[in-house]
Amino acid sequence: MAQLPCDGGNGNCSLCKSIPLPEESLTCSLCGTPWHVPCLSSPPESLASTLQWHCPDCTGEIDPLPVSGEPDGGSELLASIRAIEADDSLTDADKAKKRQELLGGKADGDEDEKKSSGLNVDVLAAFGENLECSFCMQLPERPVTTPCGHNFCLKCFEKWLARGRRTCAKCRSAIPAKMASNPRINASLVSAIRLAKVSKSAASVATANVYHAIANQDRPEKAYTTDRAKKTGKANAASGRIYVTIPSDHFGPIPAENDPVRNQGVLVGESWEDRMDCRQWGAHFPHIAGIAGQSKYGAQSVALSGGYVDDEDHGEWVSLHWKVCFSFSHCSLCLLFLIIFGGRDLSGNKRTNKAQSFDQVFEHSNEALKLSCEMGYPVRVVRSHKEKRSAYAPEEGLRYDGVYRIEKCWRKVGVQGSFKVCRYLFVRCDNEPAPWTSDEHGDRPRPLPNVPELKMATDLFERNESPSWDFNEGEGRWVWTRPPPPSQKPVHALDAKETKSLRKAIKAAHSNSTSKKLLNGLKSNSLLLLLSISVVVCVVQSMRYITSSLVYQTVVGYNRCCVDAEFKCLICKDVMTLPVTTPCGHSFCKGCLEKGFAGKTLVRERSRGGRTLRARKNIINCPCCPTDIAEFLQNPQVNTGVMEVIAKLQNMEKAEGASVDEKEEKAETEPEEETPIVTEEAEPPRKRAKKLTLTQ
DNA sequence: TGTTTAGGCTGT
DNA sequence: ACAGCCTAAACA
Repeated sequence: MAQLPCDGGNGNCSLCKSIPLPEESLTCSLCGTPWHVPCLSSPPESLASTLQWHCPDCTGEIDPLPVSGEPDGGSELLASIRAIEADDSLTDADKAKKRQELLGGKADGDEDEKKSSGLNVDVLAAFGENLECSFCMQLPERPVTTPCGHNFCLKCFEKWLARGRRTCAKCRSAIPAKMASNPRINASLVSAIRLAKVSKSAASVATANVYHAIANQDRPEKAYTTDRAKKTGKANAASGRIYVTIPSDHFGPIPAENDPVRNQGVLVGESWEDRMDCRQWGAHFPHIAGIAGQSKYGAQSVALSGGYVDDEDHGEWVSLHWKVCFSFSHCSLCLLFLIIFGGRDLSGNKRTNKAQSFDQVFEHSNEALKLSCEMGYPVRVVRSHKEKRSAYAPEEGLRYDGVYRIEKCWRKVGVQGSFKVCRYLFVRCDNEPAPWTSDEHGDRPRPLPNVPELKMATDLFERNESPSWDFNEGEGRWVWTRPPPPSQKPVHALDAKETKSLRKAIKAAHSNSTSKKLLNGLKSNSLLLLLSISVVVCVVQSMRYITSSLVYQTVVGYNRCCVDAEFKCLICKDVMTLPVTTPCGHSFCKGCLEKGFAGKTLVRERSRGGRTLRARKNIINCPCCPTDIAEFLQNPQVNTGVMEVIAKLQNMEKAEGASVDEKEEKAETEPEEETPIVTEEAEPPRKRAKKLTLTQ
């Protein structure tokens, strides 16, 4: 009989679908999952035993194979899959195809697929065998990793779950209820795979991983919460903790891998209470200025606050906005806008409403915008509720609307003034649909609008070369065609000494602080360090163009970036040994993770007045997020696929390095014999039914 | 080092 | 309505 707990979302029993009566609900003393007693195949016999009851997931009492009597034909499916697996006449690719067909997905011509995605062939070889999803045999799309250490596409995994399966398709280990109800993307695997996909353009990217040590430890979790701030006004606490791991001069969207708190990145449509809040999530860093940018480097983001509305000069901006939008029959309203900045003499009291008193020129922030225009950089756009006359302004607060490109910029005499202002044409080019569209997809390239006022314009600037951020027809999405500009922020990697002093400071800050929710429950020094500094890993792109004659370097650079940067333990910062992935999708060395929680037990015995109370479950938070990983820590399974990829890449790197020394100009390498993985799991997996054989 | 900055608050 | 205060980043 299948054994399923109550659903985490609505509390229904996953088997009989009823909502259990309180007296019929039993909570596992190990994992805390609720179960419906009448649906248990072996319910606890006595009242006393219910206090220490361990659910089937925790005791390993999983349904035997083959399964019979499942309502949705799961056993049939399983039998079919096993038949395919047992068929020796089929190649692995054929098997994958058939499996995928069974699961309802289309069978892709995977060879073509991989070629067209521009995947680096060598790296693919290292990746493919070890990381591929067992269902579709492709590199996992939105990879999820089970606690037993196996990788699948999120969609394949969800299809599998939808069939009522609660065991790993690879090893039959039980899938915890939490993961079944809310599988989390394995972010480190995502970025590794993403980097494997070399852009189809000639340019490629090599990255070096460095740490941006942002002094976050003494910052409040939310701005303006300190006493001092309350006393003197919000702005006193303008520097709430920065949650994302990007430098303030980061261009483009903020991806999930730079969002260690939520692991989702800054999504289009996300909104914040005010500029301080917005700043904490990195969408727009300056807490006052409307443009984030540096004149010699480019502009990263703009905040449209509609400050011009009250200004007679700038009121024209809004009307122009409408005029421009109405001049297109296909509604470009939501995609285009024009903005002007500055122009007034704001020296002295910034609140004076003086008319513009000088010609604006392309300098400072205006020059930064012009540079972003010329280079075709993506510019993040945040709209404020203060932009009152725009139909697209949010009701309240600020909203991230995605990235735009500045297609043109020019100067023009303001309608009612006699001085010139700088103007820009922004066109949306985001992979996510705008908050206001019902489109399921992001923007597509479109012809540029004819802007009537350009006839009156002087100093028109248009992009001459190809844009850095452009639509890739093959991938069907906007991508960097050239490496984004490397961060100019001072960067330093923490050495041991600095780490130590930082840790000390954090400890002090922590003991002084009363409202550090994120730190609750964390006792381990290393974890304290990790979380409280929110230290911030920033992938600074030190890029180089790679021409066809330097393909060889691509491979070397790529391997290094993968092994060093993408397979890094979040605790020791080294390449992972015995990599484990938590159910919340964060990866660590097995040793580091276990060391951090040494001595912590899953349950805590309690007694009061001589009698023993029911053991209470210890909450152990993931070092990177608030998820409770106590149960996972009982038996963390090494992700052997990742481990073998690391070993292979390291071997490749070694081989490449050696041959560089010998013959630098030689652009090919001998395939070196694979060295066997020397590391072995310290203890055999408790729940694993059979030993995995991942490589042939 | 000083100046500037279209934010957000408190106080008059 | 406006003056004042705080903050941090860019830049001369």
